[in-house]
Amino acid sequence: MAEVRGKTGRGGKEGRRQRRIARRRREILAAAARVFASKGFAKGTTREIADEADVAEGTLYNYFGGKREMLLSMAEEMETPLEKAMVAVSGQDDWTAALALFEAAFDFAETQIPFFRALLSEAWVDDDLLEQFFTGRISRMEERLRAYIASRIVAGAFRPFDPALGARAVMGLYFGLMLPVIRGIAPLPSPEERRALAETVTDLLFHGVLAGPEGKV
Amino acid sequence: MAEVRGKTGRGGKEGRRQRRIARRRREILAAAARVFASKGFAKGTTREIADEADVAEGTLYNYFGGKREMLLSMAEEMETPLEKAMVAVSGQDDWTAALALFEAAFDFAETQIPFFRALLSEAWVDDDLLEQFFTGRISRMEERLRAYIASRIVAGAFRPFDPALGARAVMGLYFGLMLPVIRGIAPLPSPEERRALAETVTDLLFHGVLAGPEGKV
Amino acid sequence: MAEVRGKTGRGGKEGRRQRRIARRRREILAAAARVFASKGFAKGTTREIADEADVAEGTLYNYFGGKREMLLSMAEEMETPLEKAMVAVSGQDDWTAALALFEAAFDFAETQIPFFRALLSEAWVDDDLLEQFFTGRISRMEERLRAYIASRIVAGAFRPFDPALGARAVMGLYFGLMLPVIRGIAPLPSPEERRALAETVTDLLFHGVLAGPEGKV
Amino acid sequence: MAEVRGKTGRGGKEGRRQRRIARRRREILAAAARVFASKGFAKGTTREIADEADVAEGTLYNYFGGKREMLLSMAEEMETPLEKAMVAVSGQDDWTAALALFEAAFDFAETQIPFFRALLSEAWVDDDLLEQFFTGRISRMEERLRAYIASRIVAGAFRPFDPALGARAVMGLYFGLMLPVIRGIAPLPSPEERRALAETVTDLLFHGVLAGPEGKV
DNA sequence: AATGAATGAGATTTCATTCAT
DNA sequence: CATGAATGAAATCTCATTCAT
Repeated sequence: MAEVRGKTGRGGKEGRRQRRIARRRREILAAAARVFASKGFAKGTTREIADEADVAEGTLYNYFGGKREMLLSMAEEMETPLEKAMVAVSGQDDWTAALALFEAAFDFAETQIPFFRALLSEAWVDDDLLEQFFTGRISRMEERLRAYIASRIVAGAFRPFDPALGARAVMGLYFGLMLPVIRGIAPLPSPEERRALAETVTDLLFHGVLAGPEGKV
Repeated sequence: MAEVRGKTGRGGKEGRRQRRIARRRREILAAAARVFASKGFAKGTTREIADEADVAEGTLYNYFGGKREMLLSMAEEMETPLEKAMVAVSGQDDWTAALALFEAAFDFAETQIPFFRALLSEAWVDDDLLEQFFTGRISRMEERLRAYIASRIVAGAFRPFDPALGARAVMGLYFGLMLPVIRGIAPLPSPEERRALAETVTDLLFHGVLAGPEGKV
Repeated sequence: MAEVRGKTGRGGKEGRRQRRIARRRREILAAAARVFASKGFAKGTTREIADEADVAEGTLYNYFGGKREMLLSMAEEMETPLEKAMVAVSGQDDWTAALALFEAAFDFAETQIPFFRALLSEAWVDDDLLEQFFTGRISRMEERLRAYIASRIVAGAFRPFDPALGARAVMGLYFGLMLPVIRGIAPLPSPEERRALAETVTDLLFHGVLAGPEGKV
Repeated sequence: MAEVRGKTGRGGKEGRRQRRIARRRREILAAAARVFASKGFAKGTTREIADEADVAEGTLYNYFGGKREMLLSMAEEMETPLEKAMVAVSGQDDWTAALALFEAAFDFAETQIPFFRALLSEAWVDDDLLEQFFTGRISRMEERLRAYIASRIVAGAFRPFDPALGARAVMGLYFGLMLPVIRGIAPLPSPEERRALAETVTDLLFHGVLAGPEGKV
């Protein structure tokens, strides 16, 4: 049976236009991310962005109010699969969950590196951006982690320690491993390397570095 | 008997001049660090630096070749008491050494925050600076840490794991705790807080988070 | 019997089209006048005009060669009922004629304020426009006035004075009263106020400000 | 006896610097006035102003915050000898005072034409500027005139009529004569012409245009 | 004939650096 | 050495106009 397509149907003229606009917007944003990632926000020029996106400079302003709005749009539209991952692993045992999260973190980095790199460079200096990007995302993750740790301590699975500090420590571990990758000075690990990395880190996190009595036996 | 002052004697005219120049240089560098720390390198203007240092703009160029040279000078001249601390703790037992290092890290941060903040923002984007600042300092620390961990594993004190990864993990812990302070979104902990923080982190690092028979023994 | 509609007949397809085009042209011109009147020619954008006229920007160029041509069209097409009024009053006595002219001036202003305001702002700066608009209209009125005054002097009705100067003075009176209204800083006087205004000004113009011997009696 | 010149004395280094700065400021303002006068504010570019003042574009910004600030400075700093003239003539008889004012108006125009022309073009469109420039100067003059007329009516020297309207009419006469000169379409009258003009206008203003028994007496 | 996205020339403004004093 | 006015290259952004749909 033939589908009846209305004026605003997906295949309609208007729909095609909408999609074309959205696509162009994404292209420009990706171009801007690449430029900001390699030069920083301040040194990355609108001319470079236009060249990278293969449009005229003026065209940028048909899609964004200005250079800074591009950055803010990145912060808004950036996907954070990590948050989804945190939801996904709930219910699994600690070890499996931890492994999954470390791996998700790398997948995350892989797809979003230019956006992440662009935003980090400016958030380091721009309080508004930090607020929107970090306090709105990273700290939400940290809070979730804190709650999880607290519950595991109550359950007797984890030793008693300050859950906030623990959450911060785990985030530090994540970022300590990922930042060099995002910055571009460490290579992106292969899936096999990721698994090995995740296992080692999880093991250290769970059991500590010290050889215990059992290690000595 | 009148003291004979040679041209280059410490108390001589020339010596006074040298000291005055060195002092002025430091003042300007500190002013530049404060400006770059709060606005970032690109947005911090020479006019602001001159105002902050209470000299004329032209004067800056009598002491530095240009704006960028100020940043490079910061990277060169920044004190890294952390390295000294690492030397100082060698020979002590693991627990004491780890505690001392975590505390040294915060002392470090406290005195050098503007420099650190100024450099980090730009090193995120500027490869030369990253090379000079990070690869030349941070990675030296990481390497030292790696060697230490390797030796402790060989000695049977630490469980066997990849020492490089362990070093990276410890650095991640450090920075995870310090970055919010350097960025200015977390307050500088008091000496008492630092000790408590250091003890908790060291404890987690050594024994892991899991409550277990081995952890309790 | 069915009316045969020719292609160019008033009710024909072609005539309807012609009228539609003419109407659209007038709408755009009126929209442009409103925009130019409130922002000035240079600051009023084609986008604003298009929005005001509720058409797309591109459409403007189907009716006018460009932004400037809209302004010139205004100057061309602006109605000048004042000239008609001058013809109409010929043959009446001086007092009645003068009264009628002052009132006509305000009626004129009322209907054409946006056009007038738009043109004045740019004619102040644009010689071509001044030529077309002013020298082609205002000065024609002034010339007519001059001739009238000259004839009344010859007839002995007016005292002997330079008729050109008199015409200029009368025009100055007109504009001194109307400019604040056109500019939008004085309210448009009501019909009653207009009559009172016209009578006072005409009285002053005819008899002067001085109290004469009869005033003192 | 030698004059002792202090640090801030007129001939001192600092004084010379201050004067040099003030002079340069005036030069730039005059250049801007010429450019705005001939092209209008919006079409007159900073490049043209810089060329006209024979400085680099950047230099403009050492003296003014921006293009618009130049215009506002003109409005602020413009001399209005006309106001002084109004004060000067108080106490003289009506005829002499009126003559003097008309002549002062032309002297005023002569020295300040570019400033006047520049400001008028933009005040026609910019409410803030109109407020500062016109409502703050022109309307002050009009008010003074109104008060004067009112007092003369009370004294029986002038016939009874609305003084506000009379003031407006006189201002209209002034501007009707001066605007073409300011706009540049009428030549600046010679001193002799000014006197003749002033006498005729004053005569018309005082006695009206009508030939009549009272006018002839 | 209508549309509106794309264009790019051109405008304003900033700011590191120079150099005469 | 210190100063700070002058410089001009370069950056961001605007907008009249074009043209494919």
